[in-house]
Amino acid sequence: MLSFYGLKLNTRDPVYLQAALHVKRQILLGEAQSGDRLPSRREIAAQLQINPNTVQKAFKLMEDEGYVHTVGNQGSVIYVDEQIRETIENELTHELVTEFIQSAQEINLSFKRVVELVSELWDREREDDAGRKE
Amino acid sequence: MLSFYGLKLNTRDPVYLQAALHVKRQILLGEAQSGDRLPSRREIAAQLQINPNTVQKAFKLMEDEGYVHTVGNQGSVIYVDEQIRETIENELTHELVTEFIQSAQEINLSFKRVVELVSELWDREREDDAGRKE
DNA sequence: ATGCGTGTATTATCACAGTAATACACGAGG
DNA sequence: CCTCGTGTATTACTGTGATAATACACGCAT
Repeated sequence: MLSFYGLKLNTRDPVYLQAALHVKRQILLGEAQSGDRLPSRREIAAQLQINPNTVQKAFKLMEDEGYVHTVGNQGSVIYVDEQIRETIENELTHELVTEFIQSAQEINLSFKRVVELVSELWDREREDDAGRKE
Repeated sequence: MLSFYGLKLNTRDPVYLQAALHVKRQILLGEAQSGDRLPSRREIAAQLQINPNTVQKAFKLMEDEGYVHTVGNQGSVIYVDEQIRETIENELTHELVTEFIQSAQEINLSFKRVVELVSELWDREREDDAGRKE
């Protein structure tokens, strides 16, 4: 059963997008697979301390994007095929890197300088995240 | 006289923030210095094809953040000192890289993989940006 | 002095995100 | 059977970003 407890919400981005992104991440990490059940709308709302209607909006999006299926009132399940996996991977990696590169180039950072900065700051961001596989 | 003609607006972020960011970039690039004049609110609105009130909102922000000064109805000018420059540089580089790293680590990308991806995609993003200094 | 462009302020409208309070049909489990 | 949780839908309200149409005081140039 997929959980939303770990998810920290920011105030910049729409909450329902952040919730959907969380599910996409879990899929990409292999921690959510076809057939895995999701908590009910009301349960997720409680976990994230947000309104059930906002959760419903996230489900509407996830169903439209194809990786969540809902049958009657029996709850929702994950669905992933190769095409969906690729789409998600593309969004979460290629798009992420591309937008980062664009921002970096807009302030004239050189490739070398970017690698320096990423090197310097990489481990600082992992301090609360030790013990993962390299 | 600083211009806003080159600036392309996206639909994700608030327009007044994008306008302010544009000015910050010009400061960081050395293309806007203390004393440089900015176009009038109405002129910028025309350049960006947006509402003058939205521009005024950007000016309110830029004045609050300290790098734009406005005197009476004589227009606005850039103001940069060392402290402001550092703040802007920090926001546009350190924060950019840090948030990128966080996103990358959320999907378990390794440092090595990130450098690979940035290497692969770096030049593709410069195709319309040739001839800059390394 | 008289315009005119300036910065500034006010009011209104619209769309979207989010919250809130319900309502209802369905289906499993007591 | 019947309750309970489910997904779904509706209505209303709030705050914010953006647009729109004005209004006004100031200062410079004609």
